[in-house]
Amino acid sequence: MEWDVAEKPDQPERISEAEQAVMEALWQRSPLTAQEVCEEVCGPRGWSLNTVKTLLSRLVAKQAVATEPDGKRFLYTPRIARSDYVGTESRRLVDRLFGGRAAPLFAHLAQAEALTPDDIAEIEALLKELKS
Amino acid sequence: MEWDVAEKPDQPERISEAEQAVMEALWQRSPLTAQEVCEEVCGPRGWSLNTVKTLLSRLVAKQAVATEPDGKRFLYTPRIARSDYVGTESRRLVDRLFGGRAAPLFAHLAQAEALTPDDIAEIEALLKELKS
DNA sequence: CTCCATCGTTTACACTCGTAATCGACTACG
DNA sequence: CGTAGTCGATTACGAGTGTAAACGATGGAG
Repeated sequence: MEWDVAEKPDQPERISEAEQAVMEALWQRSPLTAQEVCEEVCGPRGWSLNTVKTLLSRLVAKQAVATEPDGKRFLYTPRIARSDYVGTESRRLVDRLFGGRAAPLFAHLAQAEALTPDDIAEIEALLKELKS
Repeated sequence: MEWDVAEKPDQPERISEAEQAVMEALWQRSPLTAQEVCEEVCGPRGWSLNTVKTLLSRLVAKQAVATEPDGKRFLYTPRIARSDYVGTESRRLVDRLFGGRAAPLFAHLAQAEALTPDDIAEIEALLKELKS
């Protein structure tokens, strides 16, 4: 009997910080083998190849990356766009810390002097464009 | 013998999301008893008083809140300012996702239409002030 | 055909987080 | 004086994370 399997609405599972490092490698260039990912990230983070493999598996489980067999090994490709990831992460922060309003975040960054003159110029340009 | 205890440079321990909810209550008004904190947060989050007490203990351990005995019970007060917390959290995000530059974050928010006209006006005002 | 390097998979293990139940001390009520 | 409520402290426990070793298949070098 085929009973209704209530497919979970597939809300995108959270990607952890270590996992993100792996995603960054794949966002930069893909598909990659586990080896290649390791060449990108093992050095900076001091990881072993095994660690990368674990992270890749978890990302596959989370449906964040896709695998494609290539002979003996696998090629890994991101299934979610970096911009999407960045989007939900920034939104989370803005919600959590600034009641969902972006302006206070901006105000905070400004006050904390986290804005370089370049940033300011860039933002001004963006604003001009937004208003047009 | 008194040997050198290498006091760890007391890098501020991370505050988790649940813990933040408790901090928010204390930032709004303090000092508070565990009871009072619970009155603020247990409803919205569906927590038990015990949960709040656990979170408070952890925050005390993390040196994020201070305790002051008040007869039988304790009064809890934040030891870190909300603006500091907000600061490090936003910085983390900007570092993690935008290479430390604030402008790309702004660009992203703009593109994602996460900016209301009000936000834009507010930011313009801020910019004007920054330039003066 | 054998053996080693290499894959992906499975298992491991300590630590944090979310969410509490339980415990021992104390106090206020009867 | 006993006892029920209340406090903070201790313990619990499953899920997720960071980090990896161990395992089993397999393909290529002799």
